[in-house]
Amino acid sequence: MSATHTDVPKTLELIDDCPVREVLDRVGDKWSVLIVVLLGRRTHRFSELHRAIEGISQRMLTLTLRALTRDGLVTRTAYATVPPRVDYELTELGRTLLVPLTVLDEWANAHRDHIRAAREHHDRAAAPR
Amino acid sequence: MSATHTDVPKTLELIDDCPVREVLDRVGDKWSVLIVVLLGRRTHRFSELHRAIEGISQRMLTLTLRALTRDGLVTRTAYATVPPRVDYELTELGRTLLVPLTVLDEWANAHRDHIRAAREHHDRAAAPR
DNA sequence: CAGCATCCGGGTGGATACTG
DNA sequence: CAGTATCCACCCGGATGCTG
Repeated sequence: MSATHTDVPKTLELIDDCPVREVLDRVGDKWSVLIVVLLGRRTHRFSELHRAIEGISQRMLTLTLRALTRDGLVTRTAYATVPPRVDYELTELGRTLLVPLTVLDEWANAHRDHIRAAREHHDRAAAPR
Repeated sequence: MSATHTDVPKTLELIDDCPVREVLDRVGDKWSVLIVVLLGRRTHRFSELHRAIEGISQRMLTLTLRALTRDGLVTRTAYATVPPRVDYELTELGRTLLVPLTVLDEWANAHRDHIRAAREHHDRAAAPR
């Protein structure tokens, strides 16, 4: 393993408006990460995302895309064709976000079993009924 | 900057139980990150966390600590003294989580202005009333 | 001190129906 | 196709009061 008690990164600086929490407020919701990662692969149109994500309502897809666009992470391009077509694409800023997300993903993959085990152990110890 | 459209990390693997979202479900809530980072500095007791965090109710502190403990990220040590004293400490697993959190924090610090600007620009363009 | 129990309001997100 | 508009259920989290 890597991080020990002593080589812990930096201090993170929080308490009184914490930047990490700020990101999580934007991306910690139910769908943002999924969308960002999908758009990280390639441009998608609305219906593609809707089908790809499975489980998302078009309401939530709309709202999430709007929020991401608002924050400059995604661009929305509408073509005045018929039927209409709207493409969503990561901005440069949005693509930089893929880096921390990837790190988080790697952590998750590396430790998901560990967490599951801890949880089951804990639950079994607490509520054996 | 670094990440371009082509050197995008790995594929992240999602759709159908996505590990990233799994982490965010555990740590994307309002207080977990704050607590983890504080405990990353040193062991804290309940009341210390309560004071340090400012704004958290003891209900939420309790619930969040319990969830973190359940997932094996934090250990809880109670001393049968009077008055009672309970120490919370990051586990080894919990400390490894500091790494992705730090990366996320650095991203946040590097781009918070950018995001703020994008948002204001967007809002000004949409609702100038 | 370190909680637990209870009540309760607001926001998140799902389902459904309708439109340019 | 790509949304918008409504209604509504749930649950997260705050406030308060009580205990070992």
